[in-house]
Amino acid sequence: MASIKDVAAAAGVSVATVSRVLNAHPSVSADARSRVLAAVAALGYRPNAVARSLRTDQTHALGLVIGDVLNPYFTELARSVEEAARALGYSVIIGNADERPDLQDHHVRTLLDRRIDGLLVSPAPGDSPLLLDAARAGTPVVFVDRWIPGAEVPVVRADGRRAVRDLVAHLHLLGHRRLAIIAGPAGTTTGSERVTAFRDALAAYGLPLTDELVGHGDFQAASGRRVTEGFLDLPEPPDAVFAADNLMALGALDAIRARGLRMPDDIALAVFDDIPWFVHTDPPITAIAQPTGDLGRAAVRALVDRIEGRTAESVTLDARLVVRRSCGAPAPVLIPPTSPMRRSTPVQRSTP
Amino acid sequence: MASIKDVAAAAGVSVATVSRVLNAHPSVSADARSRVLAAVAALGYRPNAVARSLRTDQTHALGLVIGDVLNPYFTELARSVEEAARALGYSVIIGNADERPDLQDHHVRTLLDRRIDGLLVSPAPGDSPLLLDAARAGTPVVFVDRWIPGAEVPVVRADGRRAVRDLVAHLHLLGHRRLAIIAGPAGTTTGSERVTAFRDALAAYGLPLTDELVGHGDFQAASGRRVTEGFLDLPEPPDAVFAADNLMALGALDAIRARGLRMPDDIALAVFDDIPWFVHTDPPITAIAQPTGDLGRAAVRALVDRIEGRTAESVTLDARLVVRRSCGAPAPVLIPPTSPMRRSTPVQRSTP
DNA sequence: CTGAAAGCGCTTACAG
DNA sequence: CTGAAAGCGCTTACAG
Repeated sequence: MASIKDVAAAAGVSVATVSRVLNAHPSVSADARSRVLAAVAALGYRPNAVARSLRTDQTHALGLVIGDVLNPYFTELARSVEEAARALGYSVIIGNADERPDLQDHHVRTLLDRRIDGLLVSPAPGDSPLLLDAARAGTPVVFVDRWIPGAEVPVVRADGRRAVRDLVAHLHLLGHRRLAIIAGPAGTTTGSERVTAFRDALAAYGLPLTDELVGHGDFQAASGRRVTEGFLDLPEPPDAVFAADNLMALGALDAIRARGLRMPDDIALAVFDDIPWFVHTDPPITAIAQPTGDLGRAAVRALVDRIEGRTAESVTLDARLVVRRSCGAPAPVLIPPTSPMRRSTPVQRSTP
Repeated sequence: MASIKDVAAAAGVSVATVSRVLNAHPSVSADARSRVLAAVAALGYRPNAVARSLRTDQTHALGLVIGDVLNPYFTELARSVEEAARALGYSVIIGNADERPDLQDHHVRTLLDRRIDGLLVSPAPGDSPLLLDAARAGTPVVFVDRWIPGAEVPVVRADGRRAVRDLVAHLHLLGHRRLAIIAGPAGTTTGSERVTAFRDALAAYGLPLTDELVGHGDFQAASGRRVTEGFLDLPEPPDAVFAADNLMALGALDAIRARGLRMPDDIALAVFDDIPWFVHTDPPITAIAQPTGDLGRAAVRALVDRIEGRTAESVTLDARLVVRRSCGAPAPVLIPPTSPMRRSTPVQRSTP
């Protein structure tokens, strides 16, 4: 592969001059510039980004560590992140933690070794000293979706509490009284927050959320199935199940189908995270939709702000309930989104 | 961040010795080794992969350019690719072409600039001189799923012809005679091959595939909807529609649902690429399943063979029909997988 | 406007 | 076994 030396030789100038035209430095004569450009074209020269990064100490790459690539929520997030990053001149390297802290650390380490300019993370369950150390040591880090309390790191996320209240109101109106939740790992914020939101919303109706009605999953499909089977084996199974993410809902559907039960007559189901297929399931599934694209864009903006030396702010967007038929609504109805709530707090007080 | 110099100073040795213990070079005294290790631990030193890459001319990174991250088929592929690559000591950088040749080229260029050790590509429609030039110039390249004829590049893919024949037999048995296909872009092999396979299979039953029954999509959802609406507007709409990928099937479902039609009574639907949600749609959808994980693993094996100087072979695996109820089967039936066919051809004659 | 030179953080023959 | 030195491909003060 041609190097800058080859270009310099072909153009009859020094490598410094080649570098200058490549980097649009003003002080280059028109003549030199055109000879360099001609040589570049003739040789099909492309600057070696590795060498450039070593010299400039920037890679123009962002790391994105997500919980699970098989989760459509995260792929939609990844897509918007890449798009926003590209618009700002950065590329993104995705690491799939597969919901495993060890795999997450593997990716964080690899990304750090490769000297990415900044890190976007949706932390897997468990604590990650590695990640926190990196942030403390000065690597620009931003949390998306999930976050680790106490870290001096901006957080970009959706607050689902209002939507969960709307969901519980919907379930209550339809006569469901015995409500269960398939929770995510307690070691993640989304794992615990969604349970808390659900419990609080139930309390407003005087409904308790007993331990037997809180199943502990890991955000992946198999756990949703296992937990749902446990619910169905209860002496008194729940009327309605709320899955804290779409993959656990997939597992729940498997379990419900395997028992020959029918939704919503035998059991109702609602899900955190809306995906395109929920319109076409049997029955269509009531879900809480996050503004995923907006989250990705806001997260990139915050991270690039940090990278480029500006202050970054935490961002909290609103989620909303999308009513379909899986809980017993008579017909597909869309609760219109309320005026989008949007709170921003400076990073110093970034614990939302 | 601590550099190798800092470690050397802390350990009281030269940077050469530090480098040797880091790279497990045999000729280092036990004493030096332990002092270096202690210094590494004390400083939390991590070698700079950028500098190492510049020096060794290898990044231990693989590029993977896929058609669309929002397509569950590609994310499953990406997952198995990353897993297999990790087991061999490589990390993978995913580029999402979003089915656009220009975006594909952007990612190929970026990956090449970053000097990835090899490239796994499922080419977007249209020809990519950039990609072909890179392969010709010696960058290890392997095609997965889709490929470009005439290139001296190994191809790892599934052959769906037998499964398509099984599908047509299934449709014919159920009485469907007017069959349509939502094709992918003609500029991709999977776009054209699936139409050919379908046409050939129909011909065996004396059924023609007229132009009005071949809709041209782009493998994304919106096109599936548009094409399906066209089919439904025909004076004589088809009895059954075969979508060449799962996202176009999603669009087809949208169109069918919007007209208030019912599957399979009003119209049958079958899809290339099986995904977990197809068990739970209304009705469950008959699909052709690829051995996606195997494809990803075989592709990595082939690419790493090339990178490490061994010869790589093209691999063709078999796809299989999974019958559900969307075409009118009375009950869920699984056609047992036949003995897995597996053909391998040396790369020299890699045009499968 | 231009070039020689230093240096980014590593690895690796070479000499001892 | 160990270290001094060269060099990977760039960028960027510095001097002219």
